Amino acid sequence: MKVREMATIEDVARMAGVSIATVSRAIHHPGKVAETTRKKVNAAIAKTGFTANAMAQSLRSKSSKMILAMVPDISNTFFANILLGLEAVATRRGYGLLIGNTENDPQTEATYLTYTRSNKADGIVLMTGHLPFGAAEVRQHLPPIVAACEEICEESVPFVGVDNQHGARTAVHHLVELGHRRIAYISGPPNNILSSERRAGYELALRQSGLTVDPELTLDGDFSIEGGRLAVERLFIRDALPTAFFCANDDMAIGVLLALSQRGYNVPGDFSVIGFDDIPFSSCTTPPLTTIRQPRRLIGEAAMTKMLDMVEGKPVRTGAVILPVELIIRGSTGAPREIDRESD
Amino acid sequence: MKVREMATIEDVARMAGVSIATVSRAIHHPGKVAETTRKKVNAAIAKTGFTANAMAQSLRSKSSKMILAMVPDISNTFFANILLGLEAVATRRGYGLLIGNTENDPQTEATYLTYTRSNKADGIVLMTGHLPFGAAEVRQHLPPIVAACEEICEESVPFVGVDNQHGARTAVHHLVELGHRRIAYISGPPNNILSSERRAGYELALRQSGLTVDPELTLDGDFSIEGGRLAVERLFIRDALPTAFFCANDDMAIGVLLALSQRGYNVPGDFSVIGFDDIPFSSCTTPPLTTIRQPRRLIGEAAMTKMLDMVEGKPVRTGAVILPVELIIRGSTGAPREIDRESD
DNA sequence: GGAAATTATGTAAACGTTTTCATTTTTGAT
DNA sequence: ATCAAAAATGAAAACGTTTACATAATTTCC
Repeated sequence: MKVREMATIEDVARMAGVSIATVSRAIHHPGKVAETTRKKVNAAIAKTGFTANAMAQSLRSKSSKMILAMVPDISNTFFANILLGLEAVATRRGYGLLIGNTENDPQTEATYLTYTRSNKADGIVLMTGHLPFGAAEVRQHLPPIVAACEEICEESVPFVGVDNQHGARTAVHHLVELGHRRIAYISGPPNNILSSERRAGYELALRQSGLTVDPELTLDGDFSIEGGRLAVERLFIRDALPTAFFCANDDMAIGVLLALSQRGYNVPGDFSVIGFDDIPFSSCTTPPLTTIRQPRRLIGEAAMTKMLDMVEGKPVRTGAVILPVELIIRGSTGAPREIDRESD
Repeated sequence: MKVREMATIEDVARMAGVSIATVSRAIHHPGKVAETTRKKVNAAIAKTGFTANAMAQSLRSKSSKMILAMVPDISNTFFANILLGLEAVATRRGYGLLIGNTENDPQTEATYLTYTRSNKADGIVLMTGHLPFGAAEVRQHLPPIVAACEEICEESVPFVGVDNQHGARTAVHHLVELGHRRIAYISGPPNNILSSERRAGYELALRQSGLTVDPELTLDGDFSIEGGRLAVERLFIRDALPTAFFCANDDMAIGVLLALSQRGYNVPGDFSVIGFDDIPFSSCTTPPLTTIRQPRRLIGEAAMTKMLDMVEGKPVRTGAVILPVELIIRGSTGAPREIDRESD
């Protein structure tokens, strides 16, 4: 695969019989160059197949036109959909998207952080819930940063996401309205911001409905299917069972569904289950999952819009952009059985 | 967010009292620089917080240390897992991964193709099944390319994937061994290479088992859940039903499962269903999906290994790398009912 | 102790752009 | 026709590296 040398701006200039400055101008400021020369230049560009060397451009202009998205796990469909939104507006505005999969590994985070220091990226969209490892040491050199989905509490980083507490309240109110009185909360990792915000919403909704918060009914998970499954197992060795489960995300709700069905229970006959996120698959479970939908694509779009505004020096409203959630009622929630299960 | 100017190699050189050439050498060829100066340089690097400007490096060295992965849809978990494999070895070998989501849009493909022409990437891993739009025009400038998952037929592009025909045969033989005689094939898009390879395997397996290929039982889908669902609907307006479904991927198998359950059928009691890929979610359906597992992560790793070997000019075995598939038996396949459904 | 070989360092060119500034050409007004 | 202003172009510097080559310092060997 022998590759002929790429044409440079100089080749174009020579062929068009002008200086390289004129070629550059013909490309970037066509208004500043005479009609006739512009045509000559364009012809030369076409003939040589010239494509500008992006490295030289970035070096000179000190902007790579790239944005780094740091995400804990690309294979998680929730994040994947956000990425789609990020990519859409980046592309539309002439930027490229660099995806950094961190797996929450500090070393990896630190590596990706250097992408901005080395000018590979102009800014970072964080979906990890925390500043990348190593950010503290270089605070004075921090690039433009926007947090999506998971707010970064310690810092004043612009945020785009949803009102998690409100979403959780909506979910729990839905269950209460169906008649549930004993509702379990399957949490994400205990130190996670989403876990606690959704928990706050859960507890608030219970109190607003005149119900008491039973700490026995809150179980820590880890946002994974397996975590949901295990939570059910742990719950079932106790005597006081709930009639409904509010899960901090859909993956765990799916795990709950699986565990329940494995134990021979019917959903929503015996238990109701509600999730959070509305990942694509949640409509394919048996029964289809009732959940709180996050406008993932919009979150991505809004986050990237804010990012690029920052990068391009436009005035950007500091503070959070909160997008609305939506209750999606499917088949996994229903009225509880009449009989009081606690009396068994 | 005022940002202090980044330190350059010159700052380091000045602080260490050496020339910039020595600094560069101390970094890249530490053996070529005296112990004592190396220490001075390292101290200066630490003090200034120097990080080399990657754009300048790439410009000078004509290598961006970036690989572009072109994929039709990041939010597809199948591809996401491949990306994980690609990223793992790229990172390990000091490269970054650029992800280009094409949605099979020619315009987008062409845009991403310029990434290599403009030196933003050193090579392309293609998961789209075809050369990017615009590749024909610049054939003489084509970068190193590796195809993963979907072979590119017209061209002699190195390929990493599985033996799709063999996988399909394995799936169909499994159904035949369970006693099925009328097996439907739910295909992907008709012009897709995976569709046809798997179809070939399906037909071969039937013939090997002494069964005839009934064209009525092959239905075109589109690799989506909805596509699987629709295929079932189309099939059910005919009279001659199958007892089992071999689906060209898991998504369609999930659609089939859904459609069947919606019509009140039991799987595997009334019908058996088998998929292809073993996406993470396929163990969460009701019943859990029997399928052909592709070693996704390995495919990604092998593809990136081949890619980097090419980029770095190492000798690379041309031709395909074929990784083994595995039959994963779960709950969606079983023996057909004794009664012959055709006699209804 | 001195020449030869080796090792360490510095100088400067090159990578391919963009942009400032100076210069030339064109336009328009008189 | 002349001149001023405006428009178009070119020359050259700058962006921050890496590296070939030249030179200086050190070691080795007799």
